[in-house]
Amino acid sequence: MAPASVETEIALRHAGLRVTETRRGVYNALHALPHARADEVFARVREGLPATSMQSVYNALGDFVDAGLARRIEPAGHPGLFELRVADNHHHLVCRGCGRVEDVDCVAGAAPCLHPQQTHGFSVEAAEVTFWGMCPACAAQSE
Amino acid sequence: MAPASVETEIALRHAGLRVTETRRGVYNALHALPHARADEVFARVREGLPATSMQSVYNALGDFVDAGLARRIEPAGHPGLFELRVADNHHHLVCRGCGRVEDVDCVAGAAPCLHPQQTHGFSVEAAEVTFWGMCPACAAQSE
DNA sequence: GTCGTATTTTTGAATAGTTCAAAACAATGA
DNA sequence: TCATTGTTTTGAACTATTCAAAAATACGAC
Repeated sequence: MAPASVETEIALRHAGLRVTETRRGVYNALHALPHARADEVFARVREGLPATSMQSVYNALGDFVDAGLARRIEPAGHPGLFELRVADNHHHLVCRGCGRVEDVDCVAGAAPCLHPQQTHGFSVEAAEVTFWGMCPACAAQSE
Repeated sequence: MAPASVETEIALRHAGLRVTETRRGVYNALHALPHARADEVFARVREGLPATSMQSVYNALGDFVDAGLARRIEPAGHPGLFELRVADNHHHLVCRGCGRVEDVDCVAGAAPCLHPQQTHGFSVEAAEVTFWGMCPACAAQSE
């Protein structure tokens, strides 16, 4: 269900962002579409706010990411996807056929959940895991 | 050291590819630059073959990937990188500062080396792990 | 409530990285 | 050496995203 208007407002303010119609719309779109591309968010926002520009959606999404309200993921070969689930360290399962993305819980919970065999002198902050496979629909189709 | 001309030729033929100057050049460039962008490969190839076009480099890189001779990786926020190390399942460590990429051995060796907590009905083929951190040079600079 | 300021949105253009398509050219097997 | 098929060149197109300036708006102070 869509978050109550008040909740959206609180979330935005808490992140230090001004509350605008565009941002409300983008936040609610992300709530409804948990791994959405910018253009999908745009389409969704326009249902309620037909005057909104693509640029504003990019602005809002960028602001959300900067404020820690949203996360941007970018599976190889796909445009960026945005998600509101930022509180925990989780991973993603991506379909090679259609690009469908699902969340996968992390066993460890906190980053970095895995540690590299070699560090090459780097300080390692996070381990991003992307599982690649075939979703049921694409598997059925490729028989 | 650069592979002997014969070795490059054998590798190409073995992958089912015709041997051309461009492909030799691209193969040798990848050998010298283990995680190179297309434009870096292009620059390197042009040192020896000044008439080569960017498009040919993209063609060759794409052909290599299709033939299983090379792999394309795409760390979020960076253009695609190409590597010849395809025989084993290994991972990558990427610097958030400069984008420098290093290989990290996989403990398991074979894909998928990790198994997701939830599969959502997907058949999982591989687990791609990207470690994010700061390389020594960037860490020193941000003090 | 009104006002002023800083922020946001709009508009329109620009960019990077990559792919498409057709014609000229070259590698390989016969 | 020739014919065929695959490769390279040329030039354009495309997608996802970012930049920049002007108009509009949210919010704190009064």
